Amino acid sequence: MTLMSDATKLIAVNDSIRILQSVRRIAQCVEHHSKRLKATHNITSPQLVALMAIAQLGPSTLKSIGRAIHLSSSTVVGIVDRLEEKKLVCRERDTRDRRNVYVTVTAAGQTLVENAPSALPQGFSSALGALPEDDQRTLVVALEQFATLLEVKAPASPL
Amino acid sequence: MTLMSDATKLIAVNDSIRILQSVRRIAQCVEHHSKRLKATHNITSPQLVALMAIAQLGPSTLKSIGRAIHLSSSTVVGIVDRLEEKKLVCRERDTRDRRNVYVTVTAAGQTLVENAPSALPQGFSSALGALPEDDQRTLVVALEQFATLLEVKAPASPL
DNA sequence: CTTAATTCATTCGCATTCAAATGATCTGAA
DNA sequence: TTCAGATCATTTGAATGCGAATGAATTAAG
Repeated sequence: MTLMSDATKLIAVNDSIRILQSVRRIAQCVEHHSKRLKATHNITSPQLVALMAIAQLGPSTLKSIGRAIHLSSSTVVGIVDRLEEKKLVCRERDTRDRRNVYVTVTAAGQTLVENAPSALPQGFSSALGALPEDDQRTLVVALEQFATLLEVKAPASPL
Repeated sequence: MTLMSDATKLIAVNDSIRILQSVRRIAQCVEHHSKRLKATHNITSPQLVALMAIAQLGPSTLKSIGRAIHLSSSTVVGIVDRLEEKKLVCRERDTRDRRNVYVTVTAAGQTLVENAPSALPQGFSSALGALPEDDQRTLVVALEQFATLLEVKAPASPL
């Protein structure tokens, strides 16, 4: 049950806009780092995140990869396409249930994962570390809670 | 000066990944809301945010719009193109300095701004309001500080 | 057994986003 | 005055990201 006065609502809206802006700015830094990764290591951030998820999960369907890294199936298809072009993963169709496609990490992919450059922009960790200790924990936890609440209240993806 | 033990670094990296995930999830909800806006009001979130910024700022160059909403110039061009197609804004070249293009809000655009649907996903404000009061403030402020620190440490855009 | 509903991957169309390259214009220094 | 550098908008090319539509395969219901 949400009971808020008009004044409280306005504050909430203003704060929401500030969060949205911050998210935008963070995303911009992440994208910038992705471009640099592409130039230096021939792999983008989303691709690296997906590759690491597959390495972690073991052979996985596209659906489950998307679930793990919060991307829709159609997005994952494109990312896996590019990883496959680079011979970092390969697709294998399930013989039992031929609807499923298992994606596995190749030897080259495994090597890359082990010597992986960070998917995080340079300075991401240290920027976090520069915040007051109490704020760090609150930020991490509250942001996560906020994301979870938002997913409930704004039904985005029935994964 | 950042002095962190190895253990502290690991925690920072883990926390960083959680922040990145949360950002991703929030962005997904925002994108989903954008699709709904497109269907119901024939305008997307980025377009609406840009339109509101122009209405706020008054006649603005593409550069300054980008600066206001943290988007690169090349991105703003596309967004303004689509706003112009819809007759919500119009471009005017500066007669003094012909490099500049001023974007102004049309009457139709002004009407839309005044009866504007929210650029925020349904439940964004109430999700924020559902957090403990102390956490709300910390989240808003710390996230902003974090974004600022990140921009300094990961030089993305010399705007 | 056959049909309907479900589930998975994929394709398609669209919008966003960026950096780099391009072109037009302006400005300041020689 | 001229020309080199700066600044602005734009174009281009690539990747991300989504939903809707499609197609293949499985499952459940009749």
